[in-house]
Amino acid sequence: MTRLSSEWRRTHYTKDVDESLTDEEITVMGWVHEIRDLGGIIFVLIRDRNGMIQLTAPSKEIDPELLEKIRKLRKESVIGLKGKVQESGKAPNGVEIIPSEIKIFSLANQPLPMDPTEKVKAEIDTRLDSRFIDLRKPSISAIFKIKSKMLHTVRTFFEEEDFLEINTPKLVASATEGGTELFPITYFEKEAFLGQSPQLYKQMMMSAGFDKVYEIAQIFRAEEHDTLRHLNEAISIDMEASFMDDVDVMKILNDLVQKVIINVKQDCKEELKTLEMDLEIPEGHFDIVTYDDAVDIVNSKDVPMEWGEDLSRAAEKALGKVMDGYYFLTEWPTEIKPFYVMPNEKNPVKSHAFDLMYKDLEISSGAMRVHQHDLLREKIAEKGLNPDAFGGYLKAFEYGMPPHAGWGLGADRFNMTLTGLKNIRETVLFPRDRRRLTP
RNA sequence: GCCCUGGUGGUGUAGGGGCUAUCAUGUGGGCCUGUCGAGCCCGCGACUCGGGUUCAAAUCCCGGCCAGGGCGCCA
Repeated sequence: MTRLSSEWRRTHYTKDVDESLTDEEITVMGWVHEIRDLGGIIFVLIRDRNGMIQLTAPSKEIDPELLEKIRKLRKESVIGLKGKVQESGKAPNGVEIIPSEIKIFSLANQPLPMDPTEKVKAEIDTRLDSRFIDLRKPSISAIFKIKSKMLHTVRTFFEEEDFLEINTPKLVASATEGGTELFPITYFEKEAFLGQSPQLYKQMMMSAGFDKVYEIAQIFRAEEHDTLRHLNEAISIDMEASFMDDVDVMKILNDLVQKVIINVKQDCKEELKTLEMDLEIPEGHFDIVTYDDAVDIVNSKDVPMEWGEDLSRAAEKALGKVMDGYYFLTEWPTEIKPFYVMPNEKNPVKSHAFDLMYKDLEISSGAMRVHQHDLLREKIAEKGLNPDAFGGYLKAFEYGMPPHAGWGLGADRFNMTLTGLKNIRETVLFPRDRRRLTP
């Protein structure tokens, strides 16, 4: 009874139904958004992924069996509707459908776990528990349409720049890399971990001679952070390129961010409007602030900060007030950056590492890397890590490694800057945070 | 992990030692032939859990669980 037989195929999305189709018999598929039964006439709003159309049923003029079916409908049920398009100044889009046949694919239970029409707001926790309904709201699906456009632009951009898309393992053996906490898992009779970053693998691809690579993939971090900008599972856009330095890859990052903003602004007008987001296309090169300058700026805003410290949240906020939009933070102290970051030749206390910031939010970090085996081994030891645990990685530096540089861009954080959202959970379909593992 | 705040019908809320626990939305039924946040009538539906104080606890106290926010952590 509820099988999709060959006669039941969509002919139009609701947004494509207009006056030009007047008197034509069409088929739409969607969710029952609203039902207004006035007795002598019934209106049903049918919603699909791009819009809505009104079904209008004057009770005396349509088949009683069909009328009974319409009266049985409940909100958010999924139906197919066949009918004739009619022009009407009184209908929401100027057109409505007079039904000839209805197929009820699934009746929705009542009451609904939350209100998809947004008449009554729901809290984020309630929304995430019923994410499948939450995502039916245009203001929420807009976030993911923008995200899709962003990721598509990234792939097109790298393709045009002659990069190879790669896939590195997310099941990794070593917990000795230091830094962030990892999620341990059982790997047959061994212990393994979920990958925190493709860093070491994308560097090994430089030794392999792939020259320019990128990867868009999940990263996992077992930190017990509890903020609006951290997740335990996130999407990272990573790139690495040989015979380039930090300045070269900053240029690539700059161009990519601009390209994404241009495309989103051009192709996601409706979505940006729904989100009340006025995207500005940054002109030319992003501002560059050296770490030294940043320390001065932060201190001048009465947030105490010593040279050599990482930015506290207060320092980020102070900096974000002075620097609007996107900007690079460069010349970081070598001490607070990872072992693979190249120190400055003349002053090794400083490094060739940079961050890309958007106001007070770090969205990317990158660097020119150490490509000399002996120096790399030394720097691993300096960080208190055991170089022997990096055997597979270090080996790639022993038999011909070009100089190289790269960065990682947090896709979800980048999406926050495109959509104006304050909570990173909003930009992920099914976020994984400290407490949430379902749905 | 620390600090602050909170947890009341499906959803969002008001109340803050003793009344039939407020309102909106929803939901079930009824009326209505142009609704579009439809309207009107009738009904339905809730105090996070455990312990304590008290004649009396949704309300005060303690603890748990959960949530929101801030910070820390985040090679």
